[in-house]
Amino acid sequence: MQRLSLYLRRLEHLAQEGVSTVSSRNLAGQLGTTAAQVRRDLAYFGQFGKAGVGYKVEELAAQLRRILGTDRTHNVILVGVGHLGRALLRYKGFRSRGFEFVGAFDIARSKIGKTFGSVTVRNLQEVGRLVKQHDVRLAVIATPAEAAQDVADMLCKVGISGILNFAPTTLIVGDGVTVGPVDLAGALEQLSFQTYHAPMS
Amino acid sequence: MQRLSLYLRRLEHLAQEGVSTVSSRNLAGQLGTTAAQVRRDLAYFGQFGKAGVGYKVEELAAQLRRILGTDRTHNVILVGVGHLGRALLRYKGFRSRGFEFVGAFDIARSKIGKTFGSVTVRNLQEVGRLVKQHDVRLAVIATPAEAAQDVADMLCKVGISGILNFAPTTLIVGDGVTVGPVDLAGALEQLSFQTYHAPMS
DNA sequence: CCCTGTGAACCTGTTCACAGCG
DNA sequence: CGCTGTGAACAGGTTCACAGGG
Repeated sequence: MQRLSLYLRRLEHLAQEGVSTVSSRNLAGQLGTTAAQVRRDLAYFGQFGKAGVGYKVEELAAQLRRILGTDRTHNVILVGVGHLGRALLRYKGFRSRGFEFVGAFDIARSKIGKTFGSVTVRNLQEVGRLVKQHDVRLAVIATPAEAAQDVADMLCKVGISGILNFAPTTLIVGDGVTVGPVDLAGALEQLSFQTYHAPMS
Repeated sequence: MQRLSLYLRRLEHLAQEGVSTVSSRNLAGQLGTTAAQVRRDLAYFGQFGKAGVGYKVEELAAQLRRILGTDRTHNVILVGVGHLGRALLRYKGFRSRGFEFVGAFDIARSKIGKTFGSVTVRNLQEVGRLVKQHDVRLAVIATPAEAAQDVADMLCKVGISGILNFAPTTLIVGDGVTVGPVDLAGALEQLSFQTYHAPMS
């Protein structure tokens, strides 16, 4: 469920402010959702709240981390070190959520050997070795559209099981591999669309 | 509908390859969807296909552009010129889809006056004037989480009607303003989650 | 025959409303 | 009382299956 991430994010924020308990209504208000929605989502995975009180912030956060798999670190690699790829390598939001880049790859000679964030760019051919070495399950593709499918095929071959795809193309992969498409231009198009076809309230 | 963007993207690809006609089954195959889904989505907006033949690629693309509002250029501003903001300013995928950055804003003195992509960074206080001047409806927020809500409030005040939010926080805005959340860390969490709770087939 | 557009069945996810616990 | 967890009603979106056109 994609909303669990939002709940966790908000809970961590609340924890940092020293809030120890929160109700579904309260949490929903901060997230622009409804109380029933929050309760239903959480109840699906277990009974975390206390009636009459609400949810213990720290405890619920721990549960959500466990469910999302964020209770431990995940090694991630990135392919395609253009402007976007470099920004992603330096983005601090990943590490604070338990994701660590352990490798970056490109095919351009001029980029190989350079370091961005905390990783050095390697030739794409070395990806198999590094994936085995660090037990990498997740990869980020930030190549041009033309290269993305070939890269995805290679990543599948070396045993990656999840791909976050920033390239503006639809990746076709086999069973057992999940693709998370991130369509930047598409997201703006959605806005443009909703902005014109949604008005009035 | 968020899938229209995908259809359009694929149609433009096909057009470039000189393909003039495509069936729902064919298009679905290239996008990992089903033929019925494609037909239903398209039929919602009108009758674009010819039975026994399929859809004229160029014609359908033009219709989708009209529906999505991509048949003309949209001016966009960006707030928060960090690594991610700079990458977005230089990302070519926006312009090719009809979105043009006409302004970039930050509060850091050190960044103001610098140029990235084709725009020069201005002080955030000038945003109102520039929005009026260029009739800007859409904005991108790429600030740290702490600043994002204040920036959103300011953008609402100057009349922006759509915000693409890359900051890891949920923005609360008034009616008449649409927020498109882009949760980068959340997207990786989804993958992590699905990768563990989905396998077998 | 192949393909679209669409009623109808189906399914998934959301909202409502309330029983029951603290 | 306030708040959770959950059946039950509901809504939205997806899939099926087919009539009809080219």
